[in-house]
Amino acid sequence: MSGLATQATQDYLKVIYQVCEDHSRASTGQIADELGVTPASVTGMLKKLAASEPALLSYRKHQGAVLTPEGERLALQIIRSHRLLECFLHDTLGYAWDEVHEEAERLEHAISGPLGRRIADLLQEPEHDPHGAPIPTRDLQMPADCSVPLDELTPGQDACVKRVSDRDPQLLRYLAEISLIPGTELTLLQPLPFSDHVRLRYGGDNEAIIISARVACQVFVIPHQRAGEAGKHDCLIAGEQLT
Amino acid sequence: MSGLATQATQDYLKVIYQVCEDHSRASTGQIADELGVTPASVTGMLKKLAASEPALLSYRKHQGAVLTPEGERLALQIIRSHRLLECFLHDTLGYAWDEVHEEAERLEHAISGPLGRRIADLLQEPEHDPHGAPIPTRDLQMPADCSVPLDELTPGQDACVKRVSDRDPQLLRYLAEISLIPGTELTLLQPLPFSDHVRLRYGGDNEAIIISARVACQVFVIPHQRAGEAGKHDCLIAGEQLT
DNA sequence: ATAATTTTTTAGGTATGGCTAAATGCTACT
DNA sequence: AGTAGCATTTAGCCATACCTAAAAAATTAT
Ligand SMILES: [Mn+2]
Ligand SMILES: [Mn+2]
Ligand SMILES: [Mn+2]
Ligand SMILES: [Mn+2]
Repeated sequence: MSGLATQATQDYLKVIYQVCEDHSRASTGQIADELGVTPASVTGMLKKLAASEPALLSYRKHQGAVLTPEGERLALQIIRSHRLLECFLHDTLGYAWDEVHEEAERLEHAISGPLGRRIADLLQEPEHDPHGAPIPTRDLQMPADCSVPLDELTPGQDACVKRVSDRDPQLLRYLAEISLIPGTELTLLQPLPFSDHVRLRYGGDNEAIIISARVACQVFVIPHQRAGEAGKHDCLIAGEQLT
Repeated sequence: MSGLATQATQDYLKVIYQVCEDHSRASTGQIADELGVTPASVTGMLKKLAASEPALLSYRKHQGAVLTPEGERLALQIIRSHRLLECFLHDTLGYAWDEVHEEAERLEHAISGPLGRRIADLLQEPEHDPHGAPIPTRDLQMPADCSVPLDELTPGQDACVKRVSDRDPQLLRYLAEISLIPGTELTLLQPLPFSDHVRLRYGGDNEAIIISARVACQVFVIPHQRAGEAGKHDCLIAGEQLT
């Protein structure tokens, strides 16, 4: 699992996979931002990964990269390892949810296939990491995720928090503090005039809370079906409708 | 714990520490053998580690290396991580004792200080790894080890297995099979004439078993005090006599 | 003491994965 | 269509850590 690709290769593939979940191709600049390297470095690396045998991605000048099936397989392996490790650190070792990502970012490259499998067995094949992100299955199928950013909800709509971004520990601590965590049922209230902030109602006390757009766009929710409305956010996965 | 030294540096320091447990200095060739690299590569690395600020070892041409206090501190950190990980893989994840070393060899470079501490807490500060090797304490003191290779025992002498070499998984499986494991009480019998093999008696059935010198020199035992004899293998640690 | 053998070092090279600075290509606006 | 601004690529460089082959030093044998 780790011997075949270097740590740099693994991190590139992972980031390209994740960028391509939102865009059709991963641009040089996006990859550079995510990895914290210069665009020039990315160009060099993309050329190498495209030229490797077998090719891990396809690259066209000025148009970024998309993974080949082989590249995607490796990306899913490393994403599975990363998210399993986050679960393990959180559930078994008692890490807080804002501490797991950084540790997993290094460990993901060091664990063997057998160790990954043992961890998955111990945790009984968890389906989501501590931030709610889906874990690719044992045979590397990525579960569909039909969540949308909280700030794309229409006012008055009900939704359930599916996952939150795991990048910023500070954000995670804030979200834990206000209990805006996966599983939370909420209602988006009317927008604040002359503001990009957003008002929500959720939780036991059912009080309204205001969060900034910077936070709202990092929280992903599954909108609830509204009576009589064919929601534009319906979850259609392999022909089966989830609610 | 990991960010300060590269993986290569950590492995060099660890190997040099371990070679220096037996010899006063670690020679270029010994280090090369242990790490599986060429002597030329070792020469280059020793120069760099000696020139680094702070110096991690002292190196004199044609005379190998010894660690500085700073190098020793890093070596003990990585050895502690390695052995804690071996315990963890064995005790918590159910790894067999012949599988832990290879996995720990990679993980030791990836875990953070806090993760090491959590593992140590979970296992309640174990004192030995699954092969019986002592684990440096939290404040990086290496417990004294006064064991000797089994083949250096004098015939007729009683001893207790302290630890076994963890290098060769095949050897470990063989030792587990014949139950020659840490904690085993044994008696060295008379040597086999015209042979480098060794005869022992131990275990429940109390039957004699013959093992080759290649195996015997990888099994380390603590000789028992013989009545009336001031054993040459007495354990004198910091002025305190252990039995 | 000299010669043969082994060990270690030097010299020169490779692959990886970064960097900066300069050149080039794309895109959107006038 | 021309051009300004931005993104991307090219060119040249650096550090790490490994290699082989040849030279030199140390050790061992004669
Ligand atoms: Mn993560
Ligand atoms: Mn990573
Ligand atoms: Mn080991
Ligand atoms: Mn190692």
